[in-house]
Amino acid sequence: MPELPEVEVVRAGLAPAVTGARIAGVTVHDDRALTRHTGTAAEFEGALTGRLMTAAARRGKFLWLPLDGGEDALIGHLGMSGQLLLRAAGSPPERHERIRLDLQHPVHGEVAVVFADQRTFGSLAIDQLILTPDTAAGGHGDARALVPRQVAHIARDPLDPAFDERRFRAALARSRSAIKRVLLDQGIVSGIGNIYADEALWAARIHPETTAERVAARTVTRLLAEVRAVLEKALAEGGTSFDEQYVNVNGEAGYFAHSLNAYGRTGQPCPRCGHAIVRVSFMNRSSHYCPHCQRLR
DNA sequence: GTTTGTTCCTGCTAGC
DNA sequence: TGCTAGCAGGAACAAA
Repeated sequence: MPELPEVEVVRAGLAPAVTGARIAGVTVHDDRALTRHTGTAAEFEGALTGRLMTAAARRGKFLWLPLDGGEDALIGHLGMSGQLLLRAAGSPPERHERIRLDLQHPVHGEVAVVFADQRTFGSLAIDQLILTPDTAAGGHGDARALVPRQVAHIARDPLDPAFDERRFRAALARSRSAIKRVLLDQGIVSGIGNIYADEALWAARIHPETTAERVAARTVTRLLAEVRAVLEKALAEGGTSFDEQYVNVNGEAGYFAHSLNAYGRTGQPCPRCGHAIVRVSFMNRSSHYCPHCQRLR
């Protein structure tokens, strides 16, 4: 499940291969990979062919590759199972391959970027770049104050130097939703998914169903610190891989799954107090927490 | 305006 | 062995 660390690993892997590369050809195998694109697959292929990519940028879980001219970008979201893989030119089709870009790079020569996606929740699109309201860089990987229109409503992530902590605190203070739901709301803070929400709440000793407005200011400080710590540690370990659903651009898995304290550890002892981690249904998904050290007050 | 629930999708696994 | 139900979950949208 690609969250911020996994998407950042992919962005960093793509950057050297796509920056300065020209798109020699585009093949759309499955239209469902274009759900965020306005236009047909043929129009998508035609609009990209011949264009030069100038960077690889990311905000939260959204990626984008700005195109020459500075007015638009190829944007991507990996959804649950999307992969962006770097392959040799002419390599055989990947399992669940949806879109292939054939690139001509001035240093690396001919390479292919393959978008593969088992569950088809991910997609690519061409989107217009617009100015950021705060004039800071639109995302990590491109210093310009530009962001794709479809990404403009996404809040900055907690590792972004321009992350607006006051806005985050204000959103919590006026929300009667569960704190976990707020952490998963990409319009309030981006990059956090189910895994890292559970891990950060465990580390901060906060019950996932605690009403956001009832979380004390000093506890929010602790939570933000734990969110950043868990994201940075996962990033350092190459992200979290449970199966083949998340890999970097070379198809390699990350190691953070070995460092999880709560997520996916139902029935196993809490590393802090030894009580069994429980799993409850939450928002059509699962929450994992320690009922002893994450109490609902 | 805010909050909560539904939908999209495929592959794996447990249970019968 | 084969079938079915349940599960995984990001984000947009619908409904309350």
